Amino acid sequence: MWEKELVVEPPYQFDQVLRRLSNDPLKAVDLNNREIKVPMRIDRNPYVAIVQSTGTTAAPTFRVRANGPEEPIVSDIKRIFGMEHQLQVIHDHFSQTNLSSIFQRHIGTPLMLDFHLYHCLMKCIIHQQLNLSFAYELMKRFVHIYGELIEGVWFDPLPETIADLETDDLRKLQFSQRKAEYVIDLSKRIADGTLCLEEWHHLTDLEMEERLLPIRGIGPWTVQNVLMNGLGRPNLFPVADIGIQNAIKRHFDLPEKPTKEEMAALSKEWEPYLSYASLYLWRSLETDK
DNA sequence: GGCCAGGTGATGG
DNA sequence: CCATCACATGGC
Repeated sequence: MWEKELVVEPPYQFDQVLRRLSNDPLKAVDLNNREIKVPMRIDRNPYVAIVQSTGTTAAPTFRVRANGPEEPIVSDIKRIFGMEHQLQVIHDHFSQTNLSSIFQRHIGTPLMLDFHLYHCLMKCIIHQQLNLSFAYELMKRFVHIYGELIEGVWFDPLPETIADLETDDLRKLQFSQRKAEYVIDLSKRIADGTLCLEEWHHLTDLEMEERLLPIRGIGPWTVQNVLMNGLGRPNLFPVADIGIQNAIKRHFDLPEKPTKEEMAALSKEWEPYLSYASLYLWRSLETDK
């Protein structure tokens, strides 16, 4: 097993990242040791990378350990945890906007990604229109039954495994009939190569919309979430998202949830970092009183 | 019990 | 093309 030190540009607050991840029963978080085990697949081989925080928000440093190929693992860790973005630039931008107080309160919160695109896609479908705790529970059942536990970390099911299921298999886990169909159908497309997830990294936001929206089960909200939480695109604003609407209502002290027009007006000065605005609005709902 | 949840597709004007 | 509705189930 090798070990490598990472130095990240401040501000970067990892403890908050871990605290949030610990809400997800599938994440192997150890708050005391300030570390997380990350499941990775490289050429279909599973590896576990351990990322441990050894610094502070103002001087963020990390120790990464793993037993797989070093270069791809380290660069994937940096990508997943948003370690190569200049958060200071983004904070400077928002300090001049109507979200300055939220950004001040959550300084150093990075745009963290799902570990795998397939996980991201399945999670989006499963989370649609469900409260968070039940959504986490469904995703947990899905991975516990069809995924694999390796060195204390849950690895996602393979698309081929899910492609071979019947809807009744997922109904047993309390998926709705439609969700079961969406999940199996999407997995079939991925397993047979109709959908190539690796390709997504090279497509523009617009091309992704054109490709994904026609697929049953994928609407605007899901595309935006995949772009944001799967691919880390910086300028997405899921206007249909009920959480964002509630966060805006509260932050701006509105009597009702905002209309699309109000949201467009309020968000003008957030460009070109709409994803960060969305992220910090979500955090404001989760943690602020 | 009723309303809402980090939506989406189908239906009817 | 827009407004409305069913979908499944848990949480409050």
